[in-house]
Amino acid sequence: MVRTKTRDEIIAVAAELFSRAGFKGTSLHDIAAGVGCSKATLLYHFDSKEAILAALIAPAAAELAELDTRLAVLGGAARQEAAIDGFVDLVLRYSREAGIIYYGSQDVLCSPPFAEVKPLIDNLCAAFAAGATDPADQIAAEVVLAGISSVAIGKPDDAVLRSALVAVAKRALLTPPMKD
Amino acid sequence: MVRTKTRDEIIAVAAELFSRAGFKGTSLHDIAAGVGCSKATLLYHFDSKEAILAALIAPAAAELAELDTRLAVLGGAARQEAAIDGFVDLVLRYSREAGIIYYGSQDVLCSPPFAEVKPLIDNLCAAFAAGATDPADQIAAEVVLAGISSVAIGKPDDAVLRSALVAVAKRALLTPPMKD
DNA sequence: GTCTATAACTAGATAGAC
DNA sequence: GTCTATCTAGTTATAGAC
Repeated sequence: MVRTKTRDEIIAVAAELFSRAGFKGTSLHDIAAGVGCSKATLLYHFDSKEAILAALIAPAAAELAELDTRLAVLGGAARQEAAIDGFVDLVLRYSREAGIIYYGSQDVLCSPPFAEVKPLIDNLCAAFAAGATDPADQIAAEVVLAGISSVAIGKPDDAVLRSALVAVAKRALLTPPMKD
Repeated sequence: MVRTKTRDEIIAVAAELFSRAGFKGTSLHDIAAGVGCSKATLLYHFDSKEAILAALIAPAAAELAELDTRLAVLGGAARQEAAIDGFVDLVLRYSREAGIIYYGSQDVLCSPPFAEVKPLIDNLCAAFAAGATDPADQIAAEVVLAGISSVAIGKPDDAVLRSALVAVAKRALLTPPMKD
């Protein structure tokens, strides 16, 4: 993976456009115009439009895999808390990439490197549910995971947002103490 | 608005395809193949591809507007509860349409009839927040609204899912009783 | 490493026969 | 009301000059 100024700028512009208009809704012409180069230059640096997508997703996917590894050695409540904190942190630092992954339609998401992301999200959802057997608790985990992703998308990292996301996750997921 | 068998079938097939591959990711050819007719037939029944989208979204948008009207005369906790119940009901009965609206990229969502949907969603979010002034509570409302939409999308209406969505919304939004 | 020009293809939409 | 054939414009990707 060679690093050049133009290559990095292509990734930056593509990330911005993909997150606003979607992968299918963004053409090579749009990206080239944003960078200030020709379409041919894009395809000199990347094999294809999909290769641009793969390259810009890669760092976020790698960190998600890291989080997955960290969670694997934990269990129960500690795993749940680490999953919440870790995911909120990740989605705020990669809010554009999260949007691209999250809003990507099925056919785009079935292509690499998304294929490897899917099981990591499933693991994360299981960690959010903290081994609950009640279907309602598993659905709650899905709601929180999806809701956090959706709200964080496109927003800059921010302390208030970060703590609010963690707070609502814990309020929604921590089993309520019987009655009140 | 004339009702014909072919017209309705076009809407049904388009709804299915748009929800799986997105508006941009679905071609007239795809829809025609699904219906078993030609592209020209699609454009005999509808002025354009976008007109198909508008027609299939219309019933869901109309019901959302109805919900908005019902909520307008309520206040406080009653409004919040009615918003949660009403939205969960709506999104489960129109789970495909919800996906199309929810996952639609910006440029698609800026076109009619989506322009009128956006403020209704904002009102709904305010009802979820129940007039809370704390930014964290408003963010919680966004998370719950987005999470419910996302989880319901594409799923059949189901009593377990319905009650679980309502339950997680109430757990996440009802302000916790001081400490525990 | 970047460009212009263009190939090869697909899109949405139209014309006109039946 | 549905079709085949076609138009125009836009798409990804390649060729070859600089």
